[in-house]
Amino acid sequence: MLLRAPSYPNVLHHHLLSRLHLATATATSTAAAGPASDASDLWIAKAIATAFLLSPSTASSGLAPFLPALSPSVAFVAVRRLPTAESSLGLFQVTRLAFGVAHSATAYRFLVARLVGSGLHEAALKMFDQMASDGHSPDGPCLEFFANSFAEAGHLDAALKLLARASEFNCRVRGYTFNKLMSLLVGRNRVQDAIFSFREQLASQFFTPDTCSFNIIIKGLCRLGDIEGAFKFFKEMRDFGCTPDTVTHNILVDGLCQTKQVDRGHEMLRRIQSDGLCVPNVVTYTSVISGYCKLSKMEEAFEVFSEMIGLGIRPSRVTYNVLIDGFGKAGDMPSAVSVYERMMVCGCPPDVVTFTSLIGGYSRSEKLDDASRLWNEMGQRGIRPNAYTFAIVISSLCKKNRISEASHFLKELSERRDIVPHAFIYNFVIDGLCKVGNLDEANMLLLEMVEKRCSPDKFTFTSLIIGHCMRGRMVEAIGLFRKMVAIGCAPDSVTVSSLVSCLLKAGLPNEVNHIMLIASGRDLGLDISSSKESPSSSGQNPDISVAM
DNA sequence: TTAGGGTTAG
Repeated sequence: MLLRAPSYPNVLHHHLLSRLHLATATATSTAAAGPASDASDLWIAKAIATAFLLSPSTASSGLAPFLPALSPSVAFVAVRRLPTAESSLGLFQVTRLAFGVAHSATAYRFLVARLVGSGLHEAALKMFDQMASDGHSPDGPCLEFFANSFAEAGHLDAALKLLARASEFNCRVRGYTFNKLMSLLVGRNRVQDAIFSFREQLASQFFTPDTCSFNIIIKGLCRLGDIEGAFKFFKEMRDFGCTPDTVTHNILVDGLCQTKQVDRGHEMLRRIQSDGLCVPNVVTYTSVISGYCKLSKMEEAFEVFSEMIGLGIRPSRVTYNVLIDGFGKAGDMPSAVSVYERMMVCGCPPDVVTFTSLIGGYSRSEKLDDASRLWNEMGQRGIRPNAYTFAIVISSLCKKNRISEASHFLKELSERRDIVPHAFIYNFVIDGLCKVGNLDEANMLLLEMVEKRCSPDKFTFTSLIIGHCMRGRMVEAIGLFRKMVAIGCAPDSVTVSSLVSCLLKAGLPNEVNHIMLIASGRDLGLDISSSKESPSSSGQNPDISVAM
């Protein structure tokens, strides 16, 4: 059939086109007399946007008669009115290619930001290039705007590539923008990428680093444990006109203290003070105190604390918390409580970290009644336990075989919407349940983990496998092993050797061969294709061969 | 945009 009745959108489309034709004629005649009215422009833009939405494929031919009214500003209003990034891009390109509309830099900025915001970063990059070739070479703020748009959408590499093109467009990028990007990279543990880009930028004439740029890089290196690398940048920064400040020194002191070089960190603190390089503050002192606490050198930690107070530097909540945790881990709860009381007398109210450290300290000292008293006191003070608090309470109860109480806390935790449960917290309870032979409840928790999108790990499965073996439930143990491999959770030597020894004891040597085949990934009867593609699985395969 | 604190098992 060659002829068919027009569909509803087509009728509407024709109606719109005829209305548009009238409006265009009015706008064109108004334009001849003077500036086109905003109201008329807006009406045309609305009509173009609607017509494009109704029939994007015929837009170029359908809108052709109204070319005289299609100014860049009208086209931009129409593009902005469209509901999706894809439709905005479509109309933008139709008006540009079919109607020769020379879009403004503002229109390009809008479109690129919208494409980035919708995750269409490939298209956004193409538009960026098109913008430049259309004569809108970006200036510094424009380049920064695009880089920020990409960075905010999580596309850090695209943002970096854009900033690296500053020289191509002969524009300068402010340190602030570049620093923010480096900080995001460091926050994602991409320290080496941040350093590479920083070096690249330092070599260019279009970027001037500031003290903050160096601080971010120095912090990144300290996080990697590369303190000597951090000191190299520290020595280099003056050559670029950047003076180290208190933050720079604090990062280095903390870097030393975190890598167990506390004496060196303490020495640096003294040198900062004697040489007047900068004014050490509560953060500098707290880093050194924390370093000594981690080495269980509580006497030295308290000496530094006293020295700080002697100099008139007021301890912060972090300082008190560091000491309380240190004394708790050293098994000295009376001193921990004494610091806690001092903290309150000094008008520094405790927070969830204070209580978690105290509860942890009492739990390690096997004083679970005191731990429980503090849990209640925390609630009375209106402080909510967080994932750390739950972890310490649940693990302590499990260590004392108080599994049903631990399950109660786990239930309370899993009902909290603001806490993402981690596998290791479930693992304490699953392991405890397996040890007391409550396998059904342990299996239920495995299901609950999956429901909560908390991926079980090799510890979860190994506890369950051993638990089932110990109760003679060999078929289920093998099933758990297969399930583990199938979901891409690589077993390690503990998993494999535990299961194998249980199978041998149970007189099932044939099953041992089968398990070995699955573990080596050579079991052709098992569909583990998804796990083979998983990077975590393939990365851990050598671990399995070690086990065999 | 940069500095100090608490959880981890088979």
